[in-house]
Amino acid sequence: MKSRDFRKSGPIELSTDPQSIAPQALSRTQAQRTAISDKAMLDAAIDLILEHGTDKTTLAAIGEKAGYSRGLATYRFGSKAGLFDEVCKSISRGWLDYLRVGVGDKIGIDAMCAALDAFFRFVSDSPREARVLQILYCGAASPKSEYRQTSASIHQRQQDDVADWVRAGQAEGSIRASADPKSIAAQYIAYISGMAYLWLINPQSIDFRKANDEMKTHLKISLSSKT
Amino acid sequence: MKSRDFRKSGPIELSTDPQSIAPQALSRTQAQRTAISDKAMLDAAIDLILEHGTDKTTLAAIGEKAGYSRGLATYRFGSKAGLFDEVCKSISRGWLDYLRVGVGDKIGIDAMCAALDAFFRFVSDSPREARVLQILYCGAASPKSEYRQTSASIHQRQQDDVADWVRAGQAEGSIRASADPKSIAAQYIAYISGMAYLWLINPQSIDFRKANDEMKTHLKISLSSKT
DNA sequence: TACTCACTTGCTTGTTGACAACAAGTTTCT
DNA sequence: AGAAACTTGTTGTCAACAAGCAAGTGAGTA
Repeated sequence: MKSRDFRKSGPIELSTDPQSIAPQALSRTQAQRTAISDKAMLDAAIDLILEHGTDKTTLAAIGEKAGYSRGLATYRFGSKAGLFDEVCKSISRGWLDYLRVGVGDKIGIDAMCAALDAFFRFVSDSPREARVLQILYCGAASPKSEYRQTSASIHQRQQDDVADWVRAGQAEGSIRASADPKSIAAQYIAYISGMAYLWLINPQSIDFRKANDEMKTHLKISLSSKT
Repeated sequence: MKSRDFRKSGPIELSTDPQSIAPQALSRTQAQRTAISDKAMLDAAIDLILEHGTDKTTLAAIGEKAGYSRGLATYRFGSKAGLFDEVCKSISRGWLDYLRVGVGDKIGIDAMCAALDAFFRFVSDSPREARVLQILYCGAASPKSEYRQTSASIHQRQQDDVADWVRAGQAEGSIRASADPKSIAAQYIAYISGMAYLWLINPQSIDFRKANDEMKTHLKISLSSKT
């Protein structure tokens, strides 16, 4: 049979249920089988991307490292780009959870500081996932990349969220009215993207906690309505 | 004969002399021939990277677009990575000129603002080169990438320069003593890298001039020794 | 100065192995 | 039996390398 689904339809739920993972007994349902092989292949992909980068990671290697045949990854995800897209979505979900928990319903400078803390926590707790996500974002730089639109949307949305926090802070009176929300948001997201990149290519050179503390001080000083 | 040199030895001078470029008469010296073909291939590489990205740009296409055979690019640069490394060096030289001219011997906040202006000018004047440079930096995200070390060095050096500006500003008394030079530098370089990335993947979303103006305000407020 | 012959360097063509993508099976569930 | 998960066979593309051809160079000779 030809290949199937290719995950074209909406956000799949990367089943993280404790059951249905361990490959113990035979006779699983079709849904279980795909969930298990999906997870195994995404995990294998993360390992291989960390070790060899996206270019030198082959679909065959992913399938085989996951314990299947060389052809399964292509069959399941349609293409290398399709697979990486799923990896990206899967990791992004984890990061967004951190963000939601950390920021809650805060606004203004508080929200921006909380998001920085959440980012630091995510990178500390899940450095592997954070690295892979950054590698994939960098892959979006290629003109013909299929993620380009994905990455652009994600970063645009992040900027929009930050701009909302700024506007809310201005409405509340905690952020100076002269600040331009869109520029502040661009600057803030650029900072986070840039830090992630610098950390990726040279982890030793970045003291995240210190830089984040300094950034929070900066935000408070330069955005505060109190001169 | 086997392939040659591979540019292993030091910084080559990408002859930009007005003469020796135009392919007019026959009978050129060996040095002239290589200078011409080198330049033609680097230009072709920039075009193809912009159009197709690094992955889908082939060495054969570069050689042929430059008006030579499919094999010349490999012969001259040794590998795809070697070629891209040369493209990176070539564009970096142009950017560093902008930086030198813009910053001069300024220090402290003045230097940081001047560098932002230089960056904006470079991106405005040479958007193609700026885009390619950013694409190549993103390529350095791959674990096995040969540029990784190159990119890390470049960014580390940029951070060191900025840290020096900050320290000089502190010595001069124009920057508050409580600022940590290394963290400020990391933050500043992260901002520039991040902006370049966001601009690359979605040029419409970034108003560079506005964001840079906001950033300069930000720097002045948060670093000034005058509370 | 002019000629030539050995040598060097620029460039091209032939080949190989790796890989993504697709097609056509085979096995496992329902 | 039929569908869905998974495997194996095949093709075209490309990086990398190897081997050759052609254009340029320079010392020796007259």
